[in-house]
Amino acid sequence: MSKENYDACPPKCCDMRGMLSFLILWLLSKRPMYGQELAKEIGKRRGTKPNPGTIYPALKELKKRSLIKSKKEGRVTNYHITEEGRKGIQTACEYFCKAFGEIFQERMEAAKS
Amino acid sequence: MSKENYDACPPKCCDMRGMLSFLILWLLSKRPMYGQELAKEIGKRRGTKPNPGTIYPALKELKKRSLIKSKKEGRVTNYHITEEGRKGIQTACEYFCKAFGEIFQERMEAAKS
DNA sequence: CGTTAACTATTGGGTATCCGATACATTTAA
DNA sequence: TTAAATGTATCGGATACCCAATAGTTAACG
Repeated sequence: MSKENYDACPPKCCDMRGMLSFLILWLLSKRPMYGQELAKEIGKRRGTKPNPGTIYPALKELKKRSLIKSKKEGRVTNYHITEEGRKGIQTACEYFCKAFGEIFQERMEAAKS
Repeated sequence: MSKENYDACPPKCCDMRGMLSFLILWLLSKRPMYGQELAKEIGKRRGTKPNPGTIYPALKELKKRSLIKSKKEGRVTNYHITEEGRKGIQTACEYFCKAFGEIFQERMEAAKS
């Protein structure tokens, strides 16, 4: 899986933020990460990095719901997905592709012609 | 383009609502639709249909920003995307695929193996 | 003709996400 | 040693989206 920087720039016509918990769980399903690392990874994809005021409360909530757990490791606090979180994100990714897949397919088909 | 019903069921682990304006513009870029038709189309994809209290204020806002226009046609009010809206959604779709494309790619690659 | 169904639109209260600011802690650099 | 950088976390106010309820209109149905 490529680690390249996406350099996306959010469009002006509509707010495309949101689904933060989904993105957090998805990223953590790949590997554990600390808060700012997560923010940076989200920023790579979305073009804007969530502020501390956004990311930490979201992490706190996911932790409260036992979808992730945290562990101080050196100078950082790494967040790990739980088994419950892993099951949840599996379902969520399936849903995501069902709900939005057509948009993506449309662009791929346009790219082929 | 298929018109099949997706029957998606929203996951419990994270809130995946949002980006309503984006979805509205995208659907309207295909063809004009009236309010409840839009709600139904969104419901087909997301498994839950936005309520009138959600869809109409969003349409009102998009209209206010000149991204769509409305026209009473028979018993319904059809919404049409403007040229400005069409340009906007083009950009937004590009952004969407950059920001979230990896999730689709991941699932497609998993489906191939 | 009366009833039902479908559509339009608003309102009030709620929620996830968001920004910006702030404060603190620890490591790194000067 | 001090300053800068990096990370953690909270708080207050804002925004897009959300639900449920309500009310009105009009076409379709019985």
